[in-house]
Amino acid sequence: MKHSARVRFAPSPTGHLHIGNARTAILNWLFARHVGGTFILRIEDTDPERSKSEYVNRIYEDLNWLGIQWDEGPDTEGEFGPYRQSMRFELYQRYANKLREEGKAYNCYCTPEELEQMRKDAVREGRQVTYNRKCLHLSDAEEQELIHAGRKPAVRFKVPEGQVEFEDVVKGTISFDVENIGDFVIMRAEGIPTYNFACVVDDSLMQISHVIRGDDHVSNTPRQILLTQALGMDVPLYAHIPMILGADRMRLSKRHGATSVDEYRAKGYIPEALINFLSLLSWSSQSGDEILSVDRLIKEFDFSRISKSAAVFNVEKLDWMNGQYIREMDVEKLTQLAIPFFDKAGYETTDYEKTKKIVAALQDKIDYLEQIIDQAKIFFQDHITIDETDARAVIRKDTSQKVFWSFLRELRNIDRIDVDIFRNIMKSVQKETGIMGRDLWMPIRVALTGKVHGPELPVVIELFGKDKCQRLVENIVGGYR
RNA sequence: GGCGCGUUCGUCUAGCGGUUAGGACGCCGGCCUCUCACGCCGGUAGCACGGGUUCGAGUCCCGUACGCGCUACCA
Repeated sequence: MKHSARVRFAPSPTGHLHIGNARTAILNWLFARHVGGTFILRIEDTDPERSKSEYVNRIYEDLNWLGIQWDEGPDTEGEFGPYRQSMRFELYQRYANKLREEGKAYNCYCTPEELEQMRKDAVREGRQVTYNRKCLHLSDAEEQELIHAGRKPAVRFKVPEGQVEFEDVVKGTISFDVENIGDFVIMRAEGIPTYNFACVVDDSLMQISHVIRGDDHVSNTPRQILLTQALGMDVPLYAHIPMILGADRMRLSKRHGATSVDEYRAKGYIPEALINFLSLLSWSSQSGDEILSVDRLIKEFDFSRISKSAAVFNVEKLDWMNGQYIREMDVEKLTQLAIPFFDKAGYETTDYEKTKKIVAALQDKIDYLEQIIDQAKIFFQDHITIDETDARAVIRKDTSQKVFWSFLRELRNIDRIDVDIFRNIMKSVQKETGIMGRDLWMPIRVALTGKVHGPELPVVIELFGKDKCQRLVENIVGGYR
């Protein structure tokens, strides 16, 4: 019986953190924090074909950006390390030998080609496609012969007979008939452990209490339980969480658009919003609330409220939720987040107060930061072009010219302009011309921004300043084009 | 093919034998308003199918269909 929960997130370093993996990490982390347990980061880099060392840093970056801290991991102290499987090969070798010595595993000299042939034959004859145990009863002499012939053995686990049943924390009782599981390889011929083996050795040695992972692993679970038992170790609790799917209900992949945490960061999503959104995929708060702080997520985390079925990743809802976070955010903080996007677009940000006002004006018009580039464009152009049909129509109206002349006359009476002064001016213009409402405001908006939509006009005017306003309206007076 | 898991509005979900099947996103309409957006109000739409069990089934059981996963010397 373990006294405190120990959970692990065990990604393969194959690139940036995938959305699905991120959710697994989040749920592990939330659970660990909920029970005051330990959250461990373990890098599963046994496959040299797929894993790249530099990708480990990307995983760190993505996790850090999300605000997920691990208690034990490759870069921390910890009595259960090392936390990278590529540094634990001797361990796997040792345990594989142990199983072999105990008769629970055996050398297999079959080549991939032979295995493939056996599989084909089995399918053709309608038999089970499990390994036929050809190498189980090799005599010493036969084994020597194969070794002399240059064959390197893989190690296969001798699967015992019977049933494997376990109580999945989210899915309930799951049972398998072991006869459907063939003897599987635990050590590849090159001395590298396979996933199921390395995973079991590590989970056992690291004293993992709860294995929380995607439900694409349920079919691996009986293998892992059998191995754990063969090793004489304690079997952990398993919690298989539902997969995240694309709009076509297929496993989320590149074809579905942005699928890595990194891409959402680049577009200017808020980490807390992403965590909130991902948490709500297959989980819900009893309160029915949807906007939930990390503190609440930790407090309310509960396996019994995780649903059993897969969830489709719906970007529209993420956008809405992210927009909620942006709207609630302190302008100061939002400005800090927006500046890199302004810089990227080549917008001047040296006047911090001005930048802040622009951000404030746009705060409720964007769902994620990248959208502010388009929205802020009007504040950083000296000349305007009017190419929207609606905007041109506004300028062509007779009343618009009257508004412009009157507006310009009013401007002569002042030397600076702000929100209040502008409002007064508009009142005067209205009084003088008799024009009001849309016909009164739209011409000014189009003259200043070239567009028929945008932030509140008084705010735009103040940010532009008197001179720019005057210049732009003068440019258009007499008819644009 | 075998094995496993799953199936409530288009999507995310609530529901844990008795509900007009609730909420959220989206969409549509309205209000606010110089515009868009925000916000607010309202509307749209769902228990995969067939058998049981029960006085009563979205809820329990069994089938079927469909989907996904595993079936690798990938993880």
